[in-house]
Amino acid sequence: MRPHYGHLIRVLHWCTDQAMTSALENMNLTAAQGHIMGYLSHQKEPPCPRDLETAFHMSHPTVSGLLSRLEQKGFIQLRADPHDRRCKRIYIQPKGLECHQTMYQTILQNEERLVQNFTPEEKEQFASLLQKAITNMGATPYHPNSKEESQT
Amino acid sequence: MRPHYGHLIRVLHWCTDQAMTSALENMNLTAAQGHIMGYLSHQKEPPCPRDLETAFHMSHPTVSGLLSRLEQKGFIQLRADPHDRRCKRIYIQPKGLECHQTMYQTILQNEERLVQNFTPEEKEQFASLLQKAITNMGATPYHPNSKEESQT
DNA sequence: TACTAATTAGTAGCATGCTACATTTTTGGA
DNA sequence: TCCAAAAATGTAGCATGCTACTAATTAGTA
Repeated sequence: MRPHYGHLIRVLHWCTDQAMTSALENMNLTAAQGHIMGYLSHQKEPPCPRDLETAFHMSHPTVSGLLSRLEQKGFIQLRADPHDRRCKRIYIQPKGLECHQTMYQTILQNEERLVQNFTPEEKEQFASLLQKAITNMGATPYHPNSKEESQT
Repeated sequence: MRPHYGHLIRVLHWCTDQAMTSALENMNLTAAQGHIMGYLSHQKEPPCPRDLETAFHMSHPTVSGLLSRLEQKGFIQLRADPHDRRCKRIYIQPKGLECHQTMYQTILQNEERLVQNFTPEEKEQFASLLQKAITNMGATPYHPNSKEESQT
C-alpha cells in the first residue's frame, strides 16, 4: 500500500526541520528561529511582528514567543514604532548580523540537498506541484489581504 | 524570487494539518490523535507504543503523551503485555471503533482534495518526488532496524 | 469632536514535538 | 547463575504551534 501524501508531507517536513535544527544548533538557534533571522536579514526596513505572521503563516502568539526568545538571546531588539505605538519594530543586533552568512549558506545547502539528484525539469515540477497542492488545500494565511512576500 | 522548497513544505504541512484538525474536531480528536487512531484501526494485533514511534517518526515521549490523552478521552486503553512487562498493548475501545469510518473517510477526502486537479501522471510524480526528497534528506527514523509500515 | 471599528500586540492555557535522564524488565554472555 | 547491555516506557523541561481572551492605539464615521 502506497503511503498517503499526508504522511509523506509530514515526514518530509520533519526531515527538513531536523536538518535545519542540527545545522544551526552551534549558533544557538532553533530551526524556527533561524527562519525568522533569515527573513529579517533580507528586509530593508525593520519589520513588525505582524509582517512575520503573514510571511510565515503563523499566529501572532507564535511569532511573539519566537521574537521574545530571540531578543533574550541578543539576536534582535524590539522597539516601539514612534509613529504607531501599536507596532513594534524588529532591529537586528550585531550578534544577529554575524550569523547572517552562515544562515544563508545553511538554507541554500539544505535546499540543494533536498533536490540533489533531481533533473531541472523535476525541480520545476516539484515546486509547481507543491504550490498547486497548497492552493488545493485552500491555504488560508492569517492575513489574506496582506501582500505575500515569503522567504525561507 | 521563487519561494524555497522548505517554505512550501512548511506551508503545505500546515495546510494539511489544519484540514485534519477542522475535519476531526467534532469527534473531539486533534489531527495527531486522528492519525494515531487511523493507524490503530488497521492493525490486526494490538500494537505497542514503540510501533507508533517507528510508523510515525516520532520520539517516544511524543507518542506517550498522545496515547495518554487518547486514553483519558476513552478512545483506547493501555494494558501491560503479560509476556513482556516492558511493553504496553494499545486496545481500541468501543468509542474508538465508532469513529473509524468517519476517520477513514476524512483522510481519503483530504488526500483527494490535495491532488484534486492533478493528472494521474502528476499524482505519480508528486508521490515519487516527495519520496525522493525524503530519501535525499536522509530520513532517520527513530528505529532504522524496524520494519516500516507507515499509514496515514 | 466623540465614539465605534479595526489593528496590533500581550497573556493564559493547551497540544505536540524534542532531548536528556531515570526506571523497569528482558536478554545474553562470562 | 550473575551481571552488564539492550529494550521499552516514564518524567522533566523546553520550544513551537494553536485558540480565546484582553489591552492599547489608531482610524474612520456620525
